[in-house]
Amino acid sequence: MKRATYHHGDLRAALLEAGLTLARTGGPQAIVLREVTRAVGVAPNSAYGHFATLTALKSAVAERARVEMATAMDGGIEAADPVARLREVGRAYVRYALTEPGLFRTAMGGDPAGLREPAAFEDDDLPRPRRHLQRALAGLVEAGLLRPEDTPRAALACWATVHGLSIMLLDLLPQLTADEQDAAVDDALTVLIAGLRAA
Amino acid sequence: MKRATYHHGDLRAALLEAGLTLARTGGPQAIVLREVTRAVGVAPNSAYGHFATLTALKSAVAERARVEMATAMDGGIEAADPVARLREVGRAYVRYALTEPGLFRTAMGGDPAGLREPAAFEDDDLPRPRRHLQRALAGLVEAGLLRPEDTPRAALACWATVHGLSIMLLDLLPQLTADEQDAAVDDALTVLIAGLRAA
DNA sequence: TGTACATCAGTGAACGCGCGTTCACTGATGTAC
DNA sequence: TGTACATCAGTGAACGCGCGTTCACTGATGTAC
Repeated sequence: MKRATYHHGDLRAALLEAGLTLARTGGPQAIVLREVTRAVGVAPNSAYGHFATLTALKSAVAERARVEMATAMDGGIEAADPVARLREVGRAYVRYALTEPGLFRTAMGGDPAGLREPAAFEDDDLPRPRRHLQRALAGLVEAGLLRPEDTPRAALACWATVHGLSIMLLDLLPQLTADEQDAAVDDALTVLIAGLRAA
Repeated sequence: MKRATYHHGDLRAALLEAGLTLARTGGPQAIVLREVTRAVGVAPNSAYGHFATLTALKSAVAERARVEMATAMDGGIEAADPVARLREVGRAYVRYALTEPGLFRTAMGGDPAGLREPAAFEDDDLPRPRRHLQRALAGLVEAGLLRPEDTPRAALACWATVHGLSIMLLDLLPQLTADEQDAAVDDALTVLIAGLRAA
């Protein structure tokens, strides 16, 4: 890829985009400085004008992936009933993981530094997967189905379930058909919801 | 590390052991051929007498890690009551993940090839984490608390919960104290068990 | 309107690194007679 | 009991690779007068 102009225009954005594309296919490890710059058609070291280090670029890409995931999840969340809604949020989480495994791993794969930083300004405008969960649980509280003080506990149980499901279906049970995957997700969510209501 | 004899004695075992030690500290990615052979005090290429490729060595180490995990879990499983027992299995799973994150990731981290192969001779004598779960669920069935045909579904829900908990506590919530971790595990297991009984 | 010049954005070449793997080899072992 | 020799187990050196990062640089841009 060759540019016409010496100056790129918006190299920072282009690097992020290229990083996201690589991550989509190959997960976070596919975000390789030389490959990113190659994709953009720019010298390897030119990235240093915009990111102090490869790690910084990776974190930025991960952040983008998180936003993309949250946005993609929006599509599957429509129910008015709070219980159905929670179910939809769970399904949307796992569906994204299975549909975009590379980006899912980039967004949610162990990068505590990258995940903790944005948590500092959590009341941000940016959509995040976690927020969908919070809102769904708030719905349960409103409907009198969950005690407010149980919300953090419930959030953790929900998150563990859907995250565990995602990782398992991706890593440990890749031979499952789409139908089997759906059934597994539904079963696990049924158990989860029954458990939340009982507790 | 220098040897006295030209022949090592049991290089294969030594390589596995060294790989396990590296994995214990640094996870599966720490299993690096040159580092493994260095640790044993042997030329890098000598590993090829025992393993066709680095990947083969890694798989073998992962298998060892799985056995170690299952063995370590034994220690925490004592209850006679089937429900309490299931809870203990879950706790033991997460406890191992938190105690030996490197080996946990090696044992259970996405290496489907390495995980599926031993599944071929599943009725093996070797202990496996999965087997603890199967036995606990069999206990529930025996006690009339779980329908036999629901066992596979329940297994998946359980596994997703504990695996998700483990990954989350390791990767996404590393700032939690030990007490908070314990509470999170207990809460999630309470929801899980309540859900299983309700369904 | 034109020109000097500071600033900005990307370049080219090189660095040192550690990796997995292959090759032809050599030292040690054990078996056959 | 001694010796020849096939086999086994590990060696030494090199391969080509791609990586992240640093250095001194140059081409393009925009601002001041």
